[in-house]
Amino acid sequence: MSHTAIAMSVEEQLRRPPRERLLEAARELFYAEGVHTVGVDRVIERAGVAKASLYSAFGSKEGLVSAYLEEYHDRVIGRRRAAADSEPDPVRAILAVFDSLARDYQRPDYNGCAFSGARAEEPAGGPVDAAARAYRAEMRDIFRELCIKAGTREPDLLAWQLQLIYSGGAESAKIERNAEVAAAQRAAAETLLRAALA
Amino acid sequence: MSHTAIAMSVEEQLRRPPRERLLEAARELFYAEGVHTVGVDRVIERAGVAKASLYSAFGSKEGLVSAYLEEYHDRVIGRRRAAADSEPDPVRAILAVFDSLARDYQRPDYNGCAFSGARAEEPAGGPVDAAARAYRAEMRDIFRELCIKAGTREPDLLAWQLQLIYSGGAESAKIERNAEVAAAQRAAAETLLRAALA
DNA sequence: CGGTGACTAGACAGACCTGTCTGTTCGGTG
DNA sequence: CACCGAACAGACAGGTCTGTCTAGTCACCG
Repeated sequence: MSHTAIAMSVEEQLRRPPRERLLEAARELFYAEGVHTVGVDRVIERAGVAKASLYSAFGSKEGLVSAYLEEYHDRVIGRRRAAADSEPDPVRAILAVFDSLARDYQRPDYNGCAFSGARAEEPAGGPVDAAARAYRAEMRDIFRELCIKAGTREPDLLAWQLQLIYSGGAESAKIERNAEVAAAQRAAAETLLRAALA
Repeated sequence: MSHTAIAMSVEEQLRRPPRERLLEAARELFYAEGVHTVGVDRVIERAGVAKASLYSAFGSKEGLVSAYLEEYHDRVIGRRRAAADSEPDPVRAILAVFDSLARDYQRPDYNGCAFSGARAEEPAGGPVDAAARAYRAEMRDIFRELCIKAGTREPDLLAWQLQLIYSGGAESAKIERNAEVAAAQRAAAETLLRAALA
C-alpha cells in the first residue's frame, strides 16, 4: 500500500494522472476561449490523454465543465478568504479582498470571472446558472460578514454594493485591461465603507 | 416613385422587409441564448424568411451578429442619453441613467448586457471585442461629461467608478434577478456622487 | 510469469453548423 | 401580356461537434 503510494508519487512528478491533466487543460482552454467554443478534442490534445479517459473520468463534457467550475469556485473563494483573513481589521480585510482581485488583473491570461463567462454561453435555469448564483452568494457572504464585523449600518445593502464593485471590476478589467480599473474599484470601496461608518 | 413608396409602407405594416425581420429575430434569440448557441436556421425560422435572404442582406452570420450588436449599441446608448437629457441637473442626470438601467431589469427577458454576453463567446482581439470596448467607452463618456458638468473632483476617476456600478449592476441583475440590485446600485451611485462633491 | 486494470490511439456514428445552389412563386413595371 | 427582380422553400456539400467503440500497450501484482 505505502509502497504503491510512494511509487505513485514518483510517477506523478513525471506524469500526473489523466484526471488532473484534463482539469488543467480544461481550466486553461475553457477560461481563455469559452466553454462552448472549445471542443473535447482540443482538451484531450492539450492534456495529452485519450478521449476515453475523459469520458471515464467525467462522464460527459458537461461533467468536465462542472468540475472546471467547481475547481474555480474553491480556488478563487479560497484566495479571497485568505486575503480577508490576513487582515484582522474588517475594513482593511474588505480592501484586501479587492486587492486580491486586482492582483488577478495583472496576470497576462486574465479573462474575467469564469462563472460570468460560462453563464453567458448557457441559457438561464441550467446547472451553470445555479453554480454562478452559488458562487456569487458565497462571495457576498464574505462581504456581509466583514461588514457586520465592522459595525457598518445596513450591512446587507453594503454587501450588495461591494459586490457591484467586485463584479463590475472583473468585467471591466476583462474588456479594458486598464490599470484605472484597479484604482477605481479601490477608491469606490473606500468611499462606500467610509460613508457606511460615518 | 412616390407611388412605390406608399405601396411599400402599406406593405410594411403587414409584412416588414426581410432585413428588419431578421434583425428582430436575431435580437430576440442572440440576446436570450447567446450568439454562438443560436444557429442561422433558428433565426430564419423565427424571422419567417428564406436562408438566401439572410446571406443576401448580411453576407454571413458574422455580419448579422455585427448588425445585431450595432443596433443594440445605438438603442441602449440612445435610451441612456435620453434619460440623462431629461434632467437638467447633472447629478440627477447621472442617477437617471441608473434608473434607466434599473428599468431594464424589470423586463422579463432581461439577460444582462449584450456586449458582455457576446464578448464571452468570442476570443479577445476580434471585432466583437472592439465593439464592446467602443460601447463601454461611449457609456463612460456619458458619465464623464456629466461629472465635469457637476463639478466633481477627479471626474475621470469618478466616471470609471460609476461604470463599475453600471456594469456590475447589469451583471448582477442578469444572474440574481433580484430587486436588491437596483436599490444597491442607486445607493452606491448616490454615495459616490456625494463624496465627490463634498 | 500470467493476468488485470488503466490508459492510449483512432475510427466511427449521428447530429448539427455554415454557406451555396437550384428551382419556384409572385408583385410591380414597361 | 411579358418580363424581372426579390423573396421563397429546401436540398446539398463540407466541416465540426459529442459520445461510443474497438484494439493495442504497458505497468503492476499475486
